[in-house]
Amino acid sequence: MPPSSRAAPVAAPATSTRDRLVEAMADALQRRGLHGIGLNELLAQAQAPKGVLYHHFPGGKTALAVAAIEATVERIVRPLDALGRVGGDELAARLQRWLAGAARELSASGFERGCPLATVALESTEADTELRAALALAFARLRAALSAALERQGLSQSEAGSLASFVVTGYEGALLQARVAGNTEPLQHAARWLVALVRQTTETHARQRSEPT
Amino acid sequence: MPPSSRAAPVAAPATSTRDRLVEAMADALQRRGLHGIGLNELLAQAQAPKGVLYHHFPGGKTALAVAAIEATVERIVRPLDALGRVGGDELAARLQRWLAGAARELSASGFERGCPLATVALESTEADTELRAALALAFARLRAALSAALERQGLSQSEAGSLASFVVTGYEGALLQARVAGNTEPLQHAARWLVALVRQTTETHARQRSEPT
Amino acid sequence: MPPSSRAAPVAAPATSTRDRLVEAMADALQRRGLHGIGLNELLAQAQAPKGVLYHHFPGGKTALAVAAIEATVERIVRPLDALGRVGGDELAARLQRWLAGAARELSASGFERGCPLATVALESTEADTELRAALALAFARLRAALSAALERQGLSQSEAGSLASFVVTGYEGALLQARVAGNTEPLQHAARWLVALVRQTTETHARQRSEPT
Amino acid sequence: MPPSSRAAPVAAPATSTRDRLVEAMADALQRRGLHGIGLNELLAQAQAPKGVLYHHFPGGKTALAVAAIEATVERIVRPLDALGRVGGDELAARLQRWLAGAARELSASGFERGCPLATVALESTEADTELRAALALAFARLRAALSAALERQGLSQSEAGSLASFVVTGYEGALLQARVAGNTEPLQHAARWLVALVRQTTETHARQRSEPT
DNA sequence: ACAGGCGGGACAGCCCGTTATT
DNA sequence: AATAACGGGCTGTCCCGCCTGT
Repeated sequence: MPPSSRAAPVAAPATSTRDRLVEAMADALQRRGLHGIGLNELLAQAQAPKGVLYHHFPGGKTALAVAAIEATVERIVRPLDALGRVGGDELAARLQRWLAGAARELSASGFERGCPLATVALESTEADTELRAALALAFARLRAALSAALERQGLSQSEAGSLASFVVTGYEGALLQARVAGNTEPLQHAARWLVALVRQTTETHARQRSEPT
Repeated sequence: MPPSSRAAPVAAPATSTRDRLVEAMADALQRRGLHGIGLNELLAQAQAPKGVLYHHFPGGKTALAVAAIEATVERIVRPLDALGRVGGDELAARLQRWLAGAARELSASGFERGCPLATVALESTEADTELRAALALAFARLRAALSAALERQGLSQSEAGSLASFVVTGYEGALLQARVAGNTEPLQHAARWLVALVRQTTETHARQRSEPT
Repeated sequence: MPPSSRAAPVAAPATSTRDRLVEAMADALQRRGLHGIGLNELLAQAQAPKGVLYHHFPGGKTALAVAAIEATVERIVRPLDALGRVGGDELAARLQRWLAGAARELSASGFERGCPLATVALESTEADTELRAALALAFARLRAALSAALERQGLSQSEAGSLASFVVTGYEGALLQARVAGNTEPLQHAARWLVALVRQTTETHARQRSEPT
Repeated sequence: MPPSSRAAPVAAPATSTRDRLVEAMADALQRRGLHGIGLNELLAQAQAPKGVLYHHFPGGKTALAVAAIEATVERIVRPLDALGRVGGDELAARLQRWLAGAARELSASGFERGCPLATVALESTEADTELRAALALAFARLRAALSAALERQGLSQSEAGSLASFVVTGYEGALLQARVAGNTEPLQHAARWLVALVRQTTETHARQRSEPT
């Protein structure tokens, strides 16, 4: 919500203090979860003093985590929004590329940076209302993007929703396993079966439409 | 180390202090993860004093978590080991029942008790060697049980391993989403697609065997 | 780091929180040594909360001890620096007064407050790098002050250094014995022999200078 | 007091559990002081279970420390008792050898094992009655041995007592400085001046006796 | 908007000593 | 007569949030 703050007219590529905080929190959530990091450490990493956090985020640590979640989900969903723009077999291929990208990112970080949503999701309790709300929204956003792409392939709304939910399931579950295994095999397996499932399901629907008998 | 102290023929102290500690840790891992737990709270729940923890688990919190992981994975894998005992279509049906059971348990806890493996997996870092090792073993155990069942249906070792990995992926990913969503829909979707996948894959192989020509 | 905050011209908070902590630690080191002190007790004495300690001394207990050592050595060395300001026989007399002063202080505290350097020196191990470094510096500071005074009396650098080292030895050893004995006799004995030694050594050199033939 | 327990009739050079405990405590006192070691660590080093300590030493940690002090002082004083057995100049030479021996021991341990008496002396408070008593006795024992040797050289009782006290002072003070410095120089300096003092004092008295005029 | 001292509660770990079992 | 388990108090450390002064 706090706008671009100092729009930095021309030069000054340096990110704002607020952005650095959000970025640091997002990174920490990926690596160790919300309870695994201390604010002091986080502030040191962002090179920001104590006071500035409570200036930008009166809600404290939780509010910063919510901001980080919101920022991260956009980054994840971007390649998904592009999924449905093309037709036919292409969707499955793009899904494969999406998962391969996730595998590449995880591998590049030494299998340390997983999905920040998943970590917070498992740490949070009923009491963390804001967090839960932000997470529910985030996952819904992911499912919606996938569902829209699938609907454009001809699937019914309920069918697309169900498959979209399962693709998100595969994404999160495979990232989790890959992290522990220390290799990308779980992601490769997941990609293989998910792609087959998507291809097969969309083809069935396409056939049903073209051969109504 | 604690010998068969619970042999206690008739009336006994129910569970040993050690077991109560492991159980409390397992429960806490499901709800909030390793970093979200205070030992004091945990000890209070297990009705055990501070000193006894470091007697049974000189490695401290981490060692207790490892014990909890090992205990839990056995509980999860038990219904899986029974999966392959029967033939034909039954495997898919039993898989469905397994996931339905997970859904029931999650729902019964008010969507608070997820999979303890997943939470620790996402919180742990490269530095937590013992934890990572225990987790890797635990997931391998899950995959092995599923893989064995699939191989008994005629799948090749590599095919069975790949599908087993994906089933674990679906289990973990769906539990995670269901927890955030506060309903069992993600688990139902996952069950639907996974069961279809297993049925179809095993049937294909069965056909290939019966129609070799 | 804490600036000249105690400039406070007229009425002020007497001493800064930081200074109170250092003072409390110095006192505790004299009485019971580093390991015999609880931070809680120390903080209560300094009327400071827990968190403020790690703000001023991120290195924790050890860093506070180092600060206390540095502050104390200055207090000890001050009367020594004045030793060499006068000539002739006076040095030995001033040395006597220095040791008498130490005896008076020890006695006034009921033979509880010895030399903080000595206690930490004996408790510290190879691993306590910062402590050892601070102690080495502190003792070197003591020896340097004494050595300078002796050199001004005509002793060669090596002769002065050797005698200075022995005077420090006598100071620490006598304080230690007096503490256990519960009386100042060891200090009196030490003063007697040390003074004789210094007087005799400086006189020899003076004679050598005046009767070169 | 508990006698040699298992007298181990012929062979079995293995020390008794009690002796191993005392030895471990003495070693620990030299290195880190009474508060610097934990009983668990100490018991592990002595390969003894918890209960055996309170069997042999109902007084617990303190009682064990007292036993260690008593055992150690005998070891220190042994070469001193032999000091006075010879006449003339030899006493000073033997004193020199005693201090050189201390330097060798300290150096051999990497400047970690100092005098256990000194460390406990500085850690103890008024409240530690048993410890203080044992220490006072130990230091008195040291002074007595030295004083006896000096008296045999012709010094009066008070003169011998004063010089003996100062020799102990030099011994303790120099060990302390050498430990911090990480070299034996303080001990060498102390030996030099102490030997000169002893030689000169005994010679004076010898002259006084032979030239009564 | 920044800076940093303050506040005190909670954390994991370890302490020393005792009590039941073999 | 040895040992494992118990017991809970206390340690040093670090936590997150606040609240003054620039």
